[in-house]
Amino acid sequence: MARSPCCEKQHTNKGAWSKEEDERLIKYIKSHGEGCWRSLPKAAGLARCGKSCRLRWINYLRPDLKRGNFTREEDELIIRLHNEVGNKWSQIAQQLKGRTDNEIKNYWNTHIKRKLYGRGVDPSTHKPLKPTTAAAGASAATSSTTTASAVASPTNLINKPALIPVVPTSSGSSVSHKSLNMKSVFPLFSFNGGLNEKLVVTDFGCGGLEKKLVVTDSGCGGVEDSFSNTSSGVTLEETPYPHQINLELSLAPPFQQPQLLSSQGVCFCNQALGLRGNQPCCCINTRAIDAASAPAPPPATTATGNDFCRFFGAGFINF
DNA sequence: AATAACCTCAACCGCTATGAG
DNA sequence: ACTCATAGCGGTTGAGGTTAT
Repeated sequence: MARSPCCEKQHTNKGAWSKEEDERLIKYIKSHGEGCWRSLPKAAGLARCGKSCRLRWINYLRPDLKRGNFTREEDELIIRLHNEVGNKWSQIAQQLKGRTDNEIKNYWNTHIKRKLYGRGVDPSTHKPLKPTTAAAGASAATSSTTTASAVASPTNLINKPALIPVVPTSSGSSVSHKSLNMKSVFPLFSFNGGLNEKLVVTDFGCGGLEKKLVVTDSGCGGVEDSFSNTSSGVTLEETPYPHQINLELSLAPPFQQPQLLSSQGVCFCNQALGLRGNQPCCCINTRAIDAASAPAPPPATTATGNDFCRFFGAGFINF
């Protein structure tokens, strides 16, 4: 005897659920409870397959579902559990009250993977990414310019350094700007706030101070940055940053007088890039800056992780 | 303003596990 | 021991929203 289909495929709706369908399903389950998904659609007066009803209830309509963004604690728990059990989303979901396996799976694929790449960790193995050669990083400075959108994929960033051009928009002025989306510019970074904030990258046009920002990823998980001179100006090379740029934190502190971090630059932040408490962070200057106060181009020597802070703090990027 | 490109996540599909008969 | 219905899981898709050009 041939097996009958799990549900009546004919005369069933597919796709997004309507408000009315949701209400019918909620009303039915509230009065009859969960279970027997096969017979539920007919009993509830829904033109849906039982499987679809179950999924809708479990992933969306259940009253005990937690809504809103994942917390930092949840992030870390998911990463730890994934390290232990792998893609067993239902097992992971059992440890996170109010979260569904589907939700965690989606969140993993869209956010946490990126976060782990940013830490220099392979999300599937939870081991450090294989380092690429220094030569690859060096070639970044001379490779052709690409658009910011080209760096959206962590894989792209690792395999192919991307250049983010600063396009002058104010002709005749010594200062030019370009708005960039944070995530487009720094796809490997995790942003705890201000995801939709625009960055204004400023080219002061004062002797090749800043022509483009080079973001490379050598996959070694280090914190070392370096500035280097190119024929077109100064570039900032960034090896994979284990840091998160925490806008919520970075915008909070009162900015102090410019602080000399080294002979190479100036920082307006009251705290250097690195750890704030136990959390890696980067201070981002919210002050406007005029061309006159822009620092001189740094020499082409290896600098510290604070360069990144200086890069922001020096006013290249303002909100 | 129009269009393309990109991102997110709800929903689907196909498979496996489980348990009743 | 076997068959079959059902529940549940994980991978994938695509609609709709957002951002970039």
